[in-house]
Amino acid sequence: MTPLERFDEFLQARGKRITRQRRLIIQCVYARHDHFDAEQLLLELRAHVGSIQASRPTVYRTLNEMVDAGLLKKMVLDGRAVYEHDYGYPQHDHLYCSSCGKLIEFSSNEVGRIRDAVAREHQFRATGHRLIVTGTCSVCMSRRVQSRHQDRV
Amino acid sequence: MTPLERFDEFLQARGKRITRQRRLIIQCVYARHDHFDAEQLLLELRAHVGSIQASRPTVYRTLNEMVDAGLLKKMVLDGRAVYEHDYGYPQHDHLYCSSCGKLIEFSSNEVGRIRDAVAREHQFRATGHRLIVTGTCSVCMSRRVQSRHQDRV
DNA sequence: TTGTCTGCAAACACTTTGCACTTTT
DNA sequence: AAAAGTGCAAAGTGTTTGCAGACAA
Repeated sequence: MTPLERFDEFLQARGKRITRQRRLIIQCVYARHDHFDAEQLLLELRAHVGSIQASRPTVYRTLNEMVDAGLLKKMVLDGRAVYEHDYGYPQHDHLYCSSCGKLIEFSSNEVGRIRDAVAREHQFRATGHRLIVTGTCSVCMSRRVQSRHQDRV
Repeated sequence: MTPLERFDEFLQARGKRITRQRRLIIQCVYARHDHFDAEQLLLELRAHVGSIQASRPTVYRTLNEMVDAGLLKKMVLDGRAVYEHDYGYPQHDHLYCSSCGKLIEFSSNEVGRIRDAVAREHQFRATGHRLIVTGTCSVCMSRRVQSRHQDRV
């Protein structure tokens, strides 16, 4: 089942309608495989040629629906929601560069093991987890070294 | 060094002043060892007998300072900032019950190992991490079973 | 006395919502 | 024709900020 098909099914199942706006949004979301926020998506929609557009509220509404439909995963970074593809995409976690905001994906099955072990220990029914390692990415590290160089000049 | 001493030092070092409000806030924060948000702290401050009070902006400002001073750790849950003691408190992660909002602490040195291994792999300089396992705590689980019981009646 | 701090009210960023109108079914 | 969706503007939330008066050093 493609993401679009899955979304259609999700909508149909709840008596929701397949509108031009929702189609445009899902198409735009799946045009690239990146992390993005509502504002970025809005900009990309506006860059799209074509007669249909989608307003900010519609974008927010549709993003929430896509999360509910299991198509997107949402995480909150620095006070704003960031989305990534979820459906059919393997479980993973993130390195977050607090200097440039870049998100680097990594997967470790150990994390899942720890999660389950800890949950069992606390009679806790785990439904998901989020591991974000913050720090500085290699690009920003070298940039920082360079500017330190320049400071001395 | 007690938290208070450390905060005093932090303030002095930056030419900041030790005001009644800051003293009141730090005292209130260290009265209990719990997770709390700005609004809860504000309520507790108001419950405090005494002539001095602190306004909402002052509470927010002071909480940020305490984070900078390394006394508090901040995390964001459901769109609001939640704080916990950090200074002199061992590294740990959390189980978060999405039903009642309870935070359960756990510590696993494996998480740190994974973090360092992944960081090395990506030439990433890790400064911290946050692992939150979401799900349902044991109390809410049994409550749920009970209400299912009642449904049948 | 000097400069920081406070409290107020207003601004803020992000997200959600009420409502009249449009569109899908 | 009925019901859901859209866009607009307005309202929400949690948090931050400009500024005049209060206070610590």
